[in-house]
Amino acid sequence: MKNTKELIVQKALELFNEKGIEYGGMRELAALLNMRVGNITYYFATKDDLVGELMNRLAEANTNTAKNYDLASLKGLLKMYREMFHNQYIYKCLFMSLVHLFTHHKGLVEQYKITEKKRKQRLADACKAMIDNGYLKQDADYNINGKIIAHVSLIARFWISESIVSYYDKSTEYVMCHYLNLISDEFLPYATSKGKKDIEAFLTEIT
Amino acid sequence: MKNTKELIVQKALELFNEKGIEYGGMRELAALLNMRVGNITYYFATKDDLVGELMNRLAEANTNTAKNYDLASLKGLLKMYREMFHNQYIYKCLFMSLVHLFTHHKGLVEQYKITEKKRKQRLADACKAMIDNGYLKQDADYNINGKIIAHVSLIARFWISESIVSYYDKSTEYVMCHYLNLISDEFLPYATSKGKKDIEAFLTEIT
DNA sequence: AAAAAATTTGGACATTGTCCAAATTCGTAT
DNA sequence: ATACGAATTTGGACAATGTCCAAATTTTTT
Repeated sequence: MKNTKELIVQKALELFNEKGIEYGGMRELAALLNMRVGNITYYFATKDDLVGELMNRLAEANTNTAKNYDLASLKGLLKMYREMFHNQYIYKCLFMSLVHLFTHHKGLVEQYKITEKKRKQRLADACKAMIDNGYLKQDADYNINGKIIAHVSLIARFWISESIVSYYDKSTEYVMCHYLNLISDEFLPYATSKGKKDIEAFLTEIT
Repeated sequence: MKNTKELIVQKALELFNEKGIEYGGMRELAALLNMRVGNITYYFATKDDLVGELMNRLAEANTNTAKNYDLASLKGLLKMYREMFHNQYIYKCLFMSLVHLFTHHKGLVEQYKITEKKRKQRLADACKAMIDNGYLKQDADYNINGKIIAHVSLIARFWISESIVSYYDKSTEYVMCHYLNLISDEFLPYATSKGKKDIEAFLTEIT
């Protein structure tokens, strides 16, 4: 049984994570695999298709992750983010080139829009559930959901980019912990005492 | 008097902002300027040098902007961010490729580290001054400065990236307003009533 | 064992950023 | 005004990129 396709995907992920998608060449990838370039294009007609495969796998990993946590509690939600951060790091090359992928990967824009909508909806639902369950304060003055979603989405999508720019000399563990702290911060001002306990418990758990 | 160099920089900025630095070619740029590629390389030996010129100009614009506002008040600080956002938008191509520039533009890493340090220091000083002046609460429990700096830095550097990914159909004004709101949010939990008034005044001013 | 299908090869193509010797234009001193 | 030297512009070459394809090879099916 041939598993050339799988070998290509794995080596591509290694190469792209190390050098960036745009700077890891098809010929270099082929050389690492002891094959000719045309052989890769047999499985993936274009480099974009190869990248698309990586995006699909990340999306699948994140979908699974979302299922495994209790999103009606702050601790559960934060734990989910921790696992999603790990997923994202495995496919970090995608986040190193997020803007490029969006502006030049026509097909994926539609796909990602759906994913993004789902994710925001999931977070919105979680916020509501956490208010009902007494983790977050009810507050008529502010659109809590909207604010939290906006802040958390930005962190979740660009923490890898910023870590490359600003924390390139720090360990992966340190960096993840830093940004999980930032996400926790976003909930803190709106957390009840019960919610604050959840956050503290989570933060001590990850350090 | 020849100003070929200036013409090149201006057209390059136009082209790169529209198509992205990596997708705006030297030949395309030359064609727009009715000149030959080699003529561009006479003034900028490499494409990186041309990009470096753009980075220098942005840095200079931001340095000037920082000088023109009273950073000891919340309103002054937020107004400074508004102007910096405009500066960044003028050079938006740089933010579309921030990660790439960092990983492949050796010389600029050192330069940006200095700029980043300055900016964080400026924000730290501003926070201290705003505490002294009664805009921000004194709070022994939290490292206010550190938190605010971390959150605001992330927004300030990646709002353009996210806007391309998520708000590509919205107007520039709308997007800027949105992210200035997010920055304001970061100060809100730590603001005194005096500080809150400043924030509200700023937010009504920009809408 | 033969035929068909799947896979792999090797090289072509247009495009990219970079580079350089020759041609041209420009400013200045005579 | 003219001639010289410096600054600028040209046109083409180079290696590297992603893409593409007909032919050769291997694997599977009949």
